[in-house]
Amino acid sequence: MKTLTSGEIASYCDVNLRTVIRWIESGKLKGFKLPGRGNNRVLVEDFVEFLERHDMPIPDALRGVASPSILIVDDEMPVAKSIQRVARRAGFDSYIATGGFQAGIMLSQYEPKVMTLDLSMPGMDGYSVIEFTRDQSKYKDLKIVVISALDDISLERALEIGADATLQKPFSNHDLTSTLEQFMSM
Amino acid sequence: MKTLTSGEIASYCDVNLRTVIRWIESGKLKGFKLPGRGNNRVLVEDFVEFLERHDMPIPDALRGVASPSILIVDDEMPVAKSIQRVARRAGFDSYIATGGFQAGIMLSQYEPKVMTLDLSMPGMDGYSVIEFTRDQSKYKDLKIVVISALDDISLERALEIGADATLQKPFSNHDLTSTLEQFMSM
DNA sequence: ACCAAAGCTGTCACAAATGTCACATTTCAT
DNA sequence: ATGAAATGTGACATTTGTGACAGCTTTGGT
Repeated sequence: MKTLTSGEIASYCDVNLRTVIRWIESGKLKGFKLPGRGNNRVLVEDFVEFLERHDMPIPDALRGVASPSILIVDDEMPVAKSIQRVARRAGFDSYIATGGFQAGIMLSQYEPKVMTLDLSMPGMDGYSVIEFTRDQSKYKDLKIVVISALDDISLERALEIGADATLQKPFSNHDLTSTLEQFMSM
Repeated sequence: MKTLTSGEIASYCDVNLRTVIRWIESGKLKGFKLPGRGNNRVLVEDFVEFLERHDMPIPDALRGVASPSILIVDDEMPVAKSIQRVARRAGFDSYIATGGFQAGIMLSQYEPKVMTLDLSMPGMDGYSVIEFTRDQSKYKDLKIVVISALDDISLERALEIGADATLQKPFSNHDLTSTLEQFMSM
């Protein structure tokens, strides 16, 4: 629920404050007014949408959270730790969830940029996790990297229902690193 | 009768605390003062009404507080539905999660007041769900109602690690209703 | 090409709202 | 109880909204 003032938007767009106010007044840019004298506030997401709609450049500061992170979902802690090591070496912050419930809460709480997912966790259906996540527009930008010991067919299916990449166990550190780097820089 | 402090409102509105106090002083936002030095408190419903009156966005977290809901966690949809029926008849909104991952996301997203939890879901350890939730101060006010076909010892253990009530399957609608009413009114 | 109207943006000054800071006091969690 | 975190307050610094006006580009007609 971060918001921007008209002045901040003015400096982002390198435009006069007066102009920003006119954009808001005319409905081109969605915003709302504070009770006082009607000072304007604009939700960051509305502003980003506005920029995209007009093919305007989007400042890095607004792109995502300060330090985009990775959520590692794997029931085997040693495996999770090893993934985390690779991630850290590539310069990324990460969190580990060893169960579905934890994963859900952490996903919602930390809003990571990438989630690595073990398909074959006991009692937890990785496919339904992918499907459920893809159904929620809130996570449309989340990249899902499936890491699994299952066969190619299973990995193929994961891709079909919404995963963004797959890695077969055992994975090479190099492959994991390049996959993470690719998605984290998007 | 949940209330908010001036600081909480300030962060919700992304505005300075000083400003919130001025809103309250000027009567734009209805509130009351504590006996001590006059620290301000605002009823959630008054705040929501204030936000609506000024066409300001309403944070998701407050919707849950404004109209408290129940999260039903059970992998068997028929059972979940029957719990939902009882809840609705008692006048409560509810959501159903059939897996741990969904449960985590929904808990974080809807911030329900009560969560009913099936202990014996395949592959999902109900105990660890309770423990993990209790570890997070964010959910300290969440009431956990364990509903399970397991024996008394298991239910006892659930209480020990943080559940607020237990119901043995099959449960009577009357017991469930009174349990829900008790927690939802707190 | 030329001109004028229309539309958008920038400038200015002032009043009003909001933010900042330091510090005493109160709440809150343990 | 006790220390940490949040809150209220006053004075003061900044930012913001507004209206009027000017400059610039686009548009359309001749």
